[in-house]
Parts: sequence; structure tokens; C-alpha cells
Amino acid sequence: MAAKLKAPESALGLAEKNFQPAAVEADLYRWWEASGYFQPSEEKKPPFSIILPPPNVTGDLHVGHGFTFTQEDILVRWHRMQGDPTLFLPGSDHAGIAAHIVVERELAKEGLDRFQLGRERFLEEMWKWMELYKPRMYAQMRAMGWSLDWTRTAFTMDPDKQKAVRTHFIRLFREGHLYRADRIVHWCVKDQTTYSDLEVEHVERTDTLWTVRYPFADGGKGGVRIATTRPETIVADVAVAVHPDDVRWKALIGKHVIVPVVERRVPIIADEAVDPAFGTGAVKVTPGHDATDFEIGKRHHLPILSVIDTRGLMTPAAGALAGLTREQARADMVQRLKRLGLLEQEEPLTHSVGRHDRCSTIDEPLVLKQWWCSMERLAPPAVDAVRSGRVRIIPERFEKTYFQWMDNLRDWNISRQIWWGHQIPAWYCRDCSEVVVPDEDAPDPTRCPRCDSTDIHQDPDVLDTWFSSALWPHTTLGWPKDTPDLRRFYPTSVLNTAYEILFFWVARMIIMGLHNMREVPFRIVFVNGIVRVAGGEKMSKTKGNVVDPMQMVRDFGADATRFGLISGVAPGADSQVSPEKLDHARNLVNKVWNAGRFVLSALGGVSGIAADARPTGALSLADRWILSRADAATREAQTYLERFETGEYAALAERFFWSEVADWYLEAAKPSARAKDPLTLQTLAYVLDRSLRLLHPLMPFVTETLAQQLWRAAPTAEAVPSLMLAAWPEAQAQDTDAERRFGALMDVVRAIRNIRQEHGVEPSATVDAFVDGDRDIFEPQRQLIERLADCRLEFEPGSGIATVVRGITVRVRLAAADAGAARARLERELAEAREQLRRSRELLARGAFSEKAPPDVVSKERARLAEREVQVRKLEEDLRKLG
RNA sequence: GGGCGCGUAGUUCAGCGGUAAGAACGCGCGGUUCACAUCCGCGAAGUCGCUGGUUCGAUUCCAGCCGCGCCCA
Repeated sequence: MAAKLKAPESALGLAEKNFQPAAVEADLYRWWEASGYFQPSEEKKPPFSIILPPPNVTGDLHVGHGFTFTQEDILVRWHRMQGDPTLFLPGSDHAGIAAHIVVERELAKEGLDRFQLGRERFLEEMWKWMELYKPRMYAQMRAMGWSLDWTRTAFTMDPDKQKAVRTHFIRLFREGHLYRADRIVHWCVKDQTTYSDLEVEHVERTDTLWTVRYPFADGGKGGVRIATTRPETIVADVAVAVHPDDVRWKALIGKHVIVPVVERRVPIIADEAVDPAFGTGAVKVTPGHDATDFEIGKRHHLPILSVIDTRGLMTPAAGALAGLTREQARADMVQRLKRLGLLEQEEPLTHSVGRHDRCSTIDEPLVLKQWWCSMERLAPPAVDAVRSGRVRIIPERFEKTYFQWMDNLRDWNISRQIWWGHQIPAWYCRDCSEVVVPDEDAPDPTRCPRCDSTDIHQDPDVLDTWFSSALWPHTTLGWPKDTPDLRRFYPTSVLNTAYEILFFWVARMIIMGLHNMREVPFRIVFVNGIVRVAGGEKMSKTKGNVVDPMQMVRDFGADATRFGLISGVAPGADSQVSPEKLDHARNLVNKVWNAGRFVLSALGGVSGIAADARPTGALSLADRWILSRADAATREAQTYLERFETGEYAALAERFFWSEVADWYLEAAKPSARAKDPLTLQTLAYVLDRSLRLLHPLMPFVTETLAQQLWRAAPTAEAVPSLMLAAWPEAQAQDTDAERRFGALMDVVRAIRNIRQEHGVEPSATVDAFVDGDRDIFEPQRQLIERLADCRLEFEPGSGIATVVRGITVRVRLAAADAGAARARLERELAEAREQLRRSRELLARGAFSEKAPPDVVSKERARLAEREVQVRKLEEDLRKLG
């Protein structure tokens, strides 16, 4: 830890009526960071660690990051306060194609493309981008107040991470998990690269479905009618296929037809993959340009013809169509078929078409030589890890999603024909075609180990970004080296991320973590929903509805931004951000500030108080009550956080602080606070201290600002320099007697206020109020009630407008007593009370209820019945008195 | 086609086998006392999507249907 630094002198004076986030945030964060508070302590307790899901260095931080990372920071700060050695490790991802596209777009503005620049200069441009945006993103993370350990910052293209990826590739290759093969892949003609199954996005669109007749080879009449949306690929057809059980075609299986235009003689084959309901039930088979057909071709040992190249142009193998674009070739082919009289039908068809998820270019399936990662032996342990509970997924329903994908895993295409990323550590000999993958620690090969040729070159392709991201939880901690961090923090505690990347990332981390470390990468996967804009729309740059978290910080402050993002969110559920929500969050932060100001001013000039000393002795009812409520809040906060219910935790913290501490306790405590009553001051300090601790993970800045002031006025025995390091509170047993008494008081006060308002009593007027409840409760609290309800309290029966709460009659005498209004009110209440009484009686009268319902439910209902009987009796009595 | 989720106040959402369904915003009324008008007080507002089933009891569990969204093929 760095030399002890003093907390920054707050730039925000207590005279300031509104909390000014900008005045304190940067100073506090700098102090926390420079003091080493974000680094894990050396406590000998089991550590708590979260590796930040590294955001793509493609631009600025997104509000989705804002939500996820805030949630993580809440867990992290909570654990740190519990004394756990806590690591929250920051980083960023080089983002392969995504970043590639961004930089290529920048180049295009200057009329350049990467091929003009060449690999080396293009990579320089990529690095320039990274060096510009990485620090920018890190600054944004700091602005959000996330307690990240910046001394351990990691980037997927750091030299040691590159080394790790290389080692990983080489080991997988040696163990036979990697292979190079000609297979059908998804090709993007725009980005000039392949992509994996996961990166295909299926979108509905309407195309034309052409029905084409393929004449019989033996000259027989008619022919086979097939339906296709891609007539330009007819020139690559090598068969016609039907479903084996399709009675319409059964007799024709084994016969041959002539592929139109190219006049190729091909067989009619039977394959289960054919959908008899599609078109005529017979389909053309084009293994070179369709994934399903590629599989059919393999099963039937059909040749592969490739007629489209990587630019999307027809190859010489396409014969007459050579050189045309796909669209031109399609039109040309349709004309030819028409002329030949083989085009039988043309109709619109709505179907789903694959597109590249990065740029929405329509997928072009091609057969190309690529590196593949076999999932055969790697996947089963990862399935087992979740099935056995060694990795828990929260909410649980996402386990199903995980299994469904894992059970249908196909081999993973890991080659990408781009330049930015981890270049594949494989070399090819031009003389003998040897594939050279060097040893782990060997330098790059310069000659072929088989034929000694020096004409060898490295694979120009890079690895899929997720191939490196899959290693993140262990490479960030030092793998492949055996480091103290790796030993201490792996497996990490929680991985928290959006459900969108459950497959892309989470599953692959489990797979590769288990492979490289023989242990799961994290104990718990906490799955988030997506943050949407108000109205439920997904944010997207193209729609221009992206909410910038930094703008939110500027407008509302980091504390309010954090709270606004977290509140009202259930685990795994999508959420919405709106200006209203942020307004409210800012108001809450301001409330905390002002309540803090009040307590601090009350403590002014008083010595001998320790904010962390629980008050004891002859406490007032209000003091006892708020202490009990603080314990209740503490207990609930713990429960919610343990269940990852951060939204509930936020709601609870707000409810406790605003509705209980501020609205009732501070109001109740005002006179004795002014009178400098030592017990009340002690309670005020203690309750503020407790509140700040409970609120700190949600809103670190305002709470730290106040804690610094509070601890100066009322130094704690704990004597930690920062609220970040203060102990998380522990709950004591609740004071049920105080809660019952104060609860009754609250009800009475509300009842009097209600009558005042409903009957238009002058706000400044003091009314006479009568209470017939337990004098033992109300008499000692007389002054409090009188002040809060603006009344003179009597305990002798009087006349006036009455109401009954909790079996207590409350009556307010009005200056211009209106007997009609009084009666109306009583009658309304009586009708309702009678209805409730009737329902209660009916329920208890039903034998089945008392026999079968649990005894505690029955006795609770009995008590309720008794209470209602009192209520009705009192209301009737009052009504009778009115005459 | 397979899977998952959602439908609760005008809005955004909690909740839940226990009979009196919550919050916030918004809305209406009232309020200038030394923490806060980014505030305080009071109030109105819901057939818990529809239909059936299980149960002593269903908004909650189950099934079907309707509507919406997402994922996978």
C-alpha cells in the first residue's frame, strides 16, 4: 500500500444546500486509488474476486457496461467492507472484427483501405486507435466510481497475453483439439473474413422462390421440379435430393437428371435433411455453397464445386456466368432458364436469411481451409461443471439455455481473415506443404523442419477474438506462469455479464478454464438483462438512441447514475433507463446529503461522541425505534446482496433512509437534537454512520464525503481512513416493543393529519385530538405526537371527527364541527370494516380452513378477526354518540 | 420447428400459496418554521392478460388460449 495519504479536503462546504457531485468525485477517486484501497488486502480470509468483463476498445463506454460494472462494484465494495481481500480487476478487449471495422471506417473517410496500407501500417493505425480509446475508457470507468485495481489492468493484446494465447493454441494443437480443414464456413464479402456459427444473425426477409425443372438424363418425359432461392448456384449443383420417406419421389431415387444450363448429369439421392414440405419436396444439392448441402455431400461422397469467390464474384468454374456478381448471375440464370423453358414458377417467399452480426451483410457460405477447434473432448467437462454445481448460474433458468447450446455444440471455426488480433502461430512450407506449429517456448520457425526449406510463412489469419477472451479469468492473473495472483484468486468468485454473451464468452471461459487450469474459472455466473431506453427499445448506434453514461454522470453525478441504473432491476431481467429515474436517484442522493448536513450541524461543537458506538441507556422511544429499524435494514440488505438482488437492496436502502430515517426519525429527534441531548446526538451520529455504511456500495461519493465529516465530528473507535474500508454493519435483534409502540404513534399521527387535510383544517391551526388507545404508549409521547400532527392531545373522550386505526379511536375536534361530514366518514369506515369482518368470519367459519391451514395462519386470522371486531364496535359506538 | 421469458395502478417495475397487492414517477389537493421545493403532508387510482384445473385458500402453482419479446435451428 502506498504511503498514507490524507483524505482530500472536501471542496463542498456543509453550507451547500444541494450536493455537488462534480466538486468531490474526482478528488475522492484519486485519493482512493492513490492510497491503494482498490487493491486486495493481505487478510488471511478467502478472497473475493471479480474480473471485469473487458469492454471492447471500439469507442466509449456503453450504458450496458455502466449497469453491469456498477452491479459488480456493489458486490465488490460490499465484500471489501466485510473484510474480504477483494480484487476487482479491470481490462479491455482488442475486439477483433468490431475494432477492425471501426478503424477501416475511419480509413475509408480518407479514401483508404487496409490493403492499400498493408498489414504493418494498418496495425499501426489499430494501435493508435487503441492507445487513444483505452485511456479514455479507463477514465470513464474511474468517473463511475468503480473500485478497480488499476495496478493489475489487463488488455487482451498485451505482450504477456499474446504469449498466453500462443501457448494455449500450441497446447491445444499438440493435444489434438485443433485441426486445419476445408469446410464450409460463413463468409462476409464485405469484411473479407469468415465468422463462426454464433455470429450469424437470422433475419426474416422476402425473396423469390423459383421452381426449376431438371430433365431426366434418360430422356424421359418431364423431369424433377426443384425449388430454390439461389438459381445462380445451379452451376455448382452435384445432385438432387429428396426425403427418403417422401412417396412422391421414392420411385425416382437412384435415377439421374440433367442440371440445366451446365448440362451436368447428377443423381437423385435420398437424405433425411430434406424438408418434404419445402417447395416441391425435391431440392438441388450444392455442397460448395450451402451448409446443409455440404453435409449431404459428405454423406453421399459428392464432389464440391465452388463457383463464387471471396469477393462475391462468379469464378471461371461458373462457365458462362464467370465474372458476374451474384446478383447479376442470378438474373442471368433466370433468363437462361426461361429461354430453355425450364423455369416453371416464380413466387415470393419469406424466409430467414443469415447475416453477419457485425455488419448485416448476407452470409455467403464458402468452402475454405480454416483452423477448427474440436469440441468433442473439451465440452463435456464444461457441461459437467454446471450440472454438478461447481459453477452456479443465477438466475437458474439460464442453465437451461447453457445446456441447450452445449448439447448441440459444433466445432468452432477460429480463423479470421483480418489482421488485428492474435496471429495464428502456424507456419506453412511452400516446398513440402508441411504445417509447422512450433514448441511453446521456441522462437518463430525460419525453416521447414521436414524439408529444410526457408520458404515458409506464417498463417496470415488471426484467431477469433473469443478464442483469447475465453482465457481471460486465468491470463489476467498470470497464466501460463504460476503466479501468486493465480494461486490466490483463481477460481474467481463471480462472473457477471449480460445474457447476450452466455455462449460467446461464458461457456467458452468454462471450457478453456477447465482445460488450462483443471478448475472452473468462477464459482458463480450472475446473468444480467439488457439495459433498454425508456419504451423498451434496444439501444443501437444505428437507431441513434444510445444513452451515454458519461452524459448521465455529468448531468446527475456518478452516485445518481449508479443508483438510477441499479434500482428497479430484477436479476436476469431487462431494464429501462429514463431521465425520470435519474432525477429520482439524484433527489435521493441529495436527500442523503441534506440529512447528513442536519446531523452534522446538530453535532457541531459537541465532543465525546463516537459515530460507531451504539447508544445505550435511557433511550427515547424514537431512538429505540430507529435503532431497531436500522437493524432490520441491515439484515435485509445482507439477505438481498447474498442473493444478488441488487435492485431490491437499492430499494430497501432508499426506503430505510428516506421513509424512516429522514421522514420520521430526524423529525422526531429535532427538539432534543437542538437541546443537545447527548443520547439523541449519539443516536443521530450512529444512525448516520450506519446509513452511510449501508448506502456506500450504491453511492460511494456522497457517503464518503459525509463520512469524512462525520468521523471528524465524532471519531470512531474503528478509525479507518475511508468509508470504503469501514466494517459492514451487523444486525442486532430487533426491538419489537419499540417498533410496536412507535408504529402505533405513526398511525395516530397519520390519522390526525388525514382528518385535518380531509376536512380542510387551516395548515397553521392547532387542533384538539383525542386518542383512546393505550395511555402507556401515548402519554409519554404526547409532545412528539402534538408536534408531528400539530394538535393538542387529550385522553378523555371528546367529540369530533373520528377514525379507528389498529383498534385505536382517534378523534379530532374541528372548529366548525360538521356532524354530517363526521357521520359520513364514520359510515364509510364502518361499511368497510364490516365487510372485512364478514370476510374474516366466513373464512374462520369454514371448517376446512381451520382444519387444513397451518396453525399459525389460523391464529393470525383469529387475531385479525378480534381486531376487526373492536374496530367495528368502536365505529358503531361513535356513530351512536353522534346521535 | 425447438427453447426461454414477459403480461400487476396512467407509466416503469417489485412481489407472492395465506384471504387487507406494494414502490417510484405521474396525477389531484394543501404547504415559505432554522437539513432538503432536487422538499414536506394528505389523497385518488389495480377484474394482478383470458379460460379451466389443483388447493381449505390462487395474482402466485399446473394446463390451454391470446398478446408481446428474446435465443437457437
